[in-house]
Amino acid sequence: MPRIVDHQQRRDAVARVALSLIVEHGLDALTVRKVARAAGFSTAIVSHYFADKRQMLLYVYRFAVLRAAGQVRDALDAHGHDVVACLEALLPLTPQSREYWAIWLALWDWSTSDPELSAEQNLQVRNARQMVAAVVEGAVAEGRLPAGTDSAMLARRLVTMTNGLAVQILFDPADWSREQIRDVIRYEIGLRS
Amino acid sequence: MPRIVDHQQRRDAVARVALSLIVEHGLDALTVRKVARAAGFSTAIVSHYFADKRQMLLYVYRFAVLRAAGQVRDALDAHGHDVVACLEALLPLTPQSREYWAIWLALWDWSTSDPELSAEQNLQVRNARQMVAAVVEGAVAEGRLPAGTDSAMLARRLVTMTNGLAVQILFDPADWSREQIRDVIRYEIGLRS
Amino acid sequence: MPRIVDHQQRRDAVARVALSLIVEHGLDALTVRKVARAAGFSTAIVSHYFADKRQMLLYVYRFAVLRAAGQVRDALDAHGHDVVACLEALLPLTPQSREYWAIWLALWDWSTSDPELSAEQNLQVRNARQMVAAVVEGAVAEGRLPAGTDSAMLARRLVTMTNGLAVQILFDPADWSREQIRDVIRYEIGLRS
Amino acid sequence: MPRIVDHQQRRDAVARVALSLIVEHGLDALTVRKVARAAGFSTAIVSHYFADKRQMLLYVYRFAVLRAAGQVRDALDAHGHDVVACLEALLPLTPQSREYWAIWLALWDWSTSDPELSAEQNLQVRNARQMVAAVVEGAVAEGRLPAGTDSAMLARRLVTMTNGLAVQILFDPADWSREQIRDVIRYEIGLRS
DNA sequence: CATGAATGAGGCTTCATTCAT
DNA sequence: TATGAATGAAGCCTCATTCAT
Repeated sequence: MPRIVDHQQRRDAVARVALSLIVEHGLDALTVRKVARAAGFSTAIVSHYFADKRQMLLYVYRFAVLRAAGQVRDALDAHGHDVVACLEALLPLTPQSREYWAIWLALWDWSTSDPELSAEQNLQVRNARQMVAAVVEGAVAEGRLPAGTDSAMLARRLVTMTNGLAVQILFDPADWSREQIRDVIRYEIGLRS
Repeated sequence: MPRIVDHQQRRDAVARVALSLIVEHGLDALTVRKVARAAGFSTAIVSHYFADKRQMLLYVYRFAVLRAAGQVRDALDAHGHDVVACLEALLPLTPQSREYWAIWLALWDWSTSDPELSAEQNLQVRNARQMVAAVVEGAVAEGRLPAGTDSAMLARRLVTMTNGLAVQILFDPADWSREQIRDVIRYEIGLRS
Repeated sequence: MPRIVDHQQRRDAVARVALSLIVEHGLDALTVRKVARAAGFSTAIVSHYFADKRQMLLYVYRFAVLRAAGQVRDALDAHGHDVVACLEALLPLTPQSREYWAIWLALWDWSTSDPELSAEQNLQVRNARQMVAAVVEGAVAEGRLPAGTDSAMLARRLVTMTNGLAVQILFDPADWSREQIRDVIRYEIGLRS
Repeated sequence: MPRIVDHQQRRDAVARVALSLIVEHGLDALTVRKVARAAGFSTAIVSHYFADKRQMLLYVYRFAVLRAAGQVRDALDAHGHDVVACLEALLPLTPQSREYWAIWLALWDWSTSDPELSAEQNLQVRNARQMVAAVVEGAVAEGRLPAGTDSAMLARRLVTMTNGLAVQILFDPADWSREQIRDVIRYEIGLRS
């Protein structure tokens, strides 16, 4: 048997390194060399596992998206259909979540001239909306939210607000106490006037 | 006597060109050469008016901020303290507003490793909050909003929501009808359940 | 009468400024802009008084040569045909003399590909030799040096040694006490074993 | 397995090319591109082997210094402690020696604003002095020079004179016959009045 | 599979110079 | 006479990528 290297494992290692570099220095400052060096690989190996720098970033992005979804699932497992907990799991309050938002944000600029990426990001927004809508519906079913709640509309509002919150928290965390964050989310849900 | 040129005027011309290029191809694709060429200048003249590419972008950014503030003022002049109109003036619904958000968004990545820019962006968020709070207070005074409204908290929520809205509208305008946008804002203000 | 500006005076002002910049930062770092700024002129005025950067430097060089010759003359006036004093006046022991050697040295590199400059520098060496030979002859006439001294050969040796001394003193002054300098010169003259 | 290249060998190749260009056109006219082109490399490969243009020149300089020292060693091997032969090996009488002096001279200007380089050049002067002193002592031991010779002082004078000679010979070789050169050196040693 | 070598393109910046006023 | 504006060339350097081993 030839030596088999688990491609996905390698790619994930690259993704992890790339994400931490992006959080620290920004996507603009990210070079293939820096990723390779920080990962302990040679420059060319990155080119081996990724056809392109663009493909690499796409992978990194999808990797981050998957991790974010995983965090939400974890929150659901832990707290049931608790909308606030679910959104807090998404917000950049932990290093991992920060990585997610950092690349998400940085790639908007790329998507300006990259229809495929743009489409993917838009799709992702809609996915998030559906996921939140499902949580909302679960919460209604569990009696946490009033019956008759328009889950689609609420989800739309919540995702939008989450987006706005995330950007601000990411770059000016001192400006947002945990309580203020919760207040804003709770208000949006209608749990508080 | 040498030909006298209004530096600010020239810089504004550069800023306008740079903004349109950023909207079209993204900040990452913006080079001094492209700006110069599109503006009809030689590469070196941009260096004549800006010490640096960074300084140029700072100027472009501030230029966009000023224009955005101007748009809000115009809305206030036209509609009085109408919070919805005021925020709509800010959202990327016109080419000019789109430019504002495009650079605003793209610079977040730069601010990752540029404390001065980061501070300026954060300051700008707080300015926006104050401006919106003032509008809210005016609306209260005019009886458009109920007395006793917590203007600071409402402004915070509105700015956050506007941020989230802007990002989504900018990249997926088909997803947001004018009416949906207004609904979200109105809900946030409390004018609608 | 139109306003007459003394060209030579202006050029000398430029030369003085250029020399001090060369001493401080080297010829390689000398730009027309820096000279103009330091002299309080506009960039274009330097181009007005000098056809070329090369012409400017040629002027600066000749200016420095004239000043060096002047210093030697002063030494002669003060001490008579005192060979040691005469050479000391030439060595980079005062700010002005340092300027002379700084440009002299720096221009050797230019003369590599500039036959005219090269010829001028070589001519200058021979002039120096003649000047020193004349001093030697005067010293012989005054009985300061033994009759029968081969003034041409001695001058050649002295100028050569002065060259070597100057370079070392200029860049490593701590390595050369005044007494050591005099010893070397005196030995060369034969006044000391 | 990648193709393995001896870095030092490559760097030496670059150094050789750079030296010949400096001799021909001067350091001021030396660009990375010209070096690369003349060496048959691409521009970027020079950047691959040298972090910097400055680092490149430092290497070239040290390379030249090593070669000069080698030439002196060769002279010692061939003629024993013959001071005249030893210094002649140093003077710019062969193409290789000319290269040494050309960069040596040109870098003085750089050292004006580069303390590290300045220190290195000064150190090199002192090294040369020690080397010459050792030769002198050897000559005394072999009876070629009178006992009681002050080797340190003689070495100082010889190195200084060599410096002065080199500059003149380099730029005006027609002015210096081999015999004249030897006369000057011999006089300095005291072998001739 | 993995590597260091090598490349060509392009980045920003600076310079000496000329032009129009 | 004197100026700021403007230019084109060229500088060094870095990058993503491909090649030969």
